[in-house]
Amino acid sequence: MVDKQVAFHNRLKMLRVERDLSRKQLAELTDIHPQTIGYIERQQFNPTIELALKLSAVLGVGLDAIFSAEPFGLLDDKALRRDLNE
Amino acid sequence: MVDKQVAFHNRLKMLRVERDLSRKQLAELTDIHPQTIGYIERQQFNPTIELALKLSAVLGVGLDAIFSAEPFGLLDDKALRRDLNE
DNA sequence: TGAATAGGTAGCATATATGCTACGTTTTAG
DNA sequence: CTAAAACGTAGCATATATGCTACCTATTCA
Repeated sequence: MVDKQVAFHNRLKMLRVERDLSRKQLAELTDIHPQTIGYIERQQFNPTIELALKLSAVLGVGLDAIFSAEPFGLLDDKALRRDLNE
Repeated sequence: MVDKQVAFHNRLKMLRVERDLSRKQLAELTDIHPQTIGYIERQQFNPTIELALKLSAVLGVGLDAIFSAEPFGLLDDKALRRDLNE
């Protein structure tokens, strides 16, 4: 489990920090071990769908907003102003 | 791995059949073992994100269209006529 | 009839996901 | 400066994901 890098990308850290949660807090909310969350954030871990769904539920975003085969780009003006366009 | 049931749902079988693919064909396209696909379809398997992303890429739908914590409802008129509303 | 295709089930082997404990470093708060 | 919190890293144990082989049943098709 040591120094591997997985072949896909995730935005877990950004989403967690945006919600002002520590790993420990997110761990408690999701019932996932905090070290496991750390591994995922460092892209050293290939979690299962079940674990991903727990994160998705607690963070309130879809799986595709957290995990992607392609690197996530930076949030642009359009994404950040989405609430204005409805 | 035998007679367990996972705690979430997937629409893999429906999506595969809709695309007229056998398990063997989908297995070749995704580089996933056909028996592994069978286990997933029977909800006896908790695949990893990496495997899910392969399925997502080949099927051309997002992760959330394949996997969900809640049961998928039947496709309704609105879903099936989505292409008419754009 | 019989061959081919699709699917279900099982057993085994190996890799890895996940939890856990411990300890180090860095950052924050008093 | 010091204590606490957050984060990084490592090692170990157990469960399970995944590939693989084999066999069985059902269906299709020549």
